[in-house]
Formats: sequence, C-alpha cells, structure tokens
Amino acid sequence: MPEGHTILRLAREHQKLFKGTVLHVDSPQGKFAEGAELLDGGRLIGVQAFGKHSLHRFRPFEDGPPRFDLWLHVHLGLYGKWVTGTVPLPEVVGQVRLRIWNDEHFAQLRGATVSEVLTAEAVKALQARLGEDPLKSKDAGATSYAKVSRSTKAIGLLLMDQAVMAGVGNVYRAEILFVHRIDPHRPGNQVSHEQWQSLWADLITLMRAGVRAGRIVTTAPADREKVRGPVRRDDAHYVYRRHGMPCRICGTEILMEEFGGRRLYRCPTCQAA
DNA sequence: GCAAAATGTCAAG
DNA sequence: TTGACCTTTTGCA
Repeated sequence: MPEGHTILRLAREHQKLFKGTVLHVDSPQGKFAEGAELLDGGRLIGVQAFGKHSLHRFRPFEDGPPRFDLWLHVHLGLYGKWVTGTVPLPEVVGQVRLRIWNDEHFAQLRGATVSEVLTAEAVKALQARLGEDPLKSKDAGATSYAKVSRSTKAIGLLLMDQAVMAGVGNVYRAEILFVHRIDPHRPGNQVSHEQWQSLWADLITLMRAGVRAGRIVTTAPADREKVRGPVRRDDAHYVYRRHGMPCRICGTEILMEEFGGRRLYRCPTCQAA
C-alpha cells in the first residue's frame, strides 16, 4: 500500500533493525538469487527512501570481491510488501522474493515490481530521474513548480509523474487537488505560484502525517461523520474511492473516471473547471 | 467462497 | 496501449 510515506517509514524501520550489522541475504523464490549472492554477508550502512523507491546500502566483505558498496534497490509497485519479525525465520509460504536477517531480526519481501542490486553510479542515475520529494523538500517545491508551470499537461497527471515530483500516488493526488479545489484536468501552466506553494505545503503536512500514522488520512475532523476518536477507514478521505457518494463539503456526487490509465476521483462542484 | 480491484511501474509490441 | 507482477482486501453471492 505504498506511496512515498510508506517507503520512508519502512526505511526508518529497517535502519533501526539492521543498520551497522552483517546481514544474510537470500531469495527463496529465486528471482533475486544473483543479487542475494552479491549482498549476502555484507554490512548494512543505511537505508534511504527516494519517493517510492528504497535503497539499502551494503558494504560487502573486504576480503572478497566486490570491494565497493552496493545498493539494494526495491520498488514495491502496487502490491509489494515487506514484513519484519524476530528470528528464527518463518517457514517460506508462497513467493518470497528476498529475505535479509541478522542475529535478531528478519525482513522479507514479496511481490515487488523492482528488486535489484545497483552500483553507486546507477543509484545516481536513479536519483537523477526522480523529481523533488515533498518528504525531503527544503523549499516550496520550486524545482517541481518549474516543471509544472511550463507544462500544458493536466495537473492531475503531473502530480503522478515521478519525474516531476517523487512519492505522490493516486490517493494523495486525488486528495490534495480536492483540498485545494483544483480540477485535475487543469493544465499545469494554469496553476498559479501561490496556489502551488500552498498545495506543496499541505502535501508536506499530509505526507508527514502519513509517515507518522502509517496510513493516509486527509480529512479534517470537522468533515468526518465520526468526529472523535480514531479515524474510521470510510472517514479518511474526501474523494478517493468515494465515487457515487456525496461530497463531504457540498453534497454533490463524487465522480470517478479513467485518466492516464489510473482511476481519478473528484467533486465536480468543489473542483469546477 | 470466489472474483475483481488495489496507494505502481516497466517491458513488449 | 496492454500485460505482467502474483499479494491482500473488498464486495458480492
């Protein structure tokens, strides 16, 4: 269930469990067998998140090749998942792409779109093709806005373009556009600088909240049916997967359409063209 | 109890 | 543009 907030959370968890220790790596499924051989016995230097990508930095044994650091690159895709626990390793059930473990903890990966070993150069190339990550942003998303403001493509597509900004997925896309009352079809070059700064600031707030909570909640308490206590799943969003239901703000029926190969949700009244 | 969809990306054609 | 990835959840019987 991965947008950028999930990956940052995961990177922190893995650092806590594995950083500085020597790791065993294997691939019960076999699809990562070669990579596992390269990394097995290496020391974990750290784990970083870049948008929806995670990078585990390994320092392989010094008495055998390779002598340079290597990175485990994982992209969870739509249904990839890491699970962690304490040793011993559980029995393999189903397709386990890869496992890493030390004396105390293990983590195992299933279903990822990408699992590969990268050199420092390839890591640089990966980072170079990714846009600014709101979770790491130190300015008002200036680099991303430079791309958005020059584009005639719809803002709803630009928000999902990982080269424009990294880490935003279908949920945050739908919700942030609703919160700012922007029609997803509006061209990027018709989003004002002020609108952008405000949108970016909220994106940071919402994504950071997502990291803390481990889930995406975008609704303000006053806009929920159940105002107090833990946020119910059906109270967590304004428009995402709420098509056919009334808008929390104006009561208009929320719409859903295919847009750029993904489902797009919006309120036609609040987000009028 | 089963089918369809899901917070995503890439390669093939 | 389509299918693959191949797990988990959801929705309908």
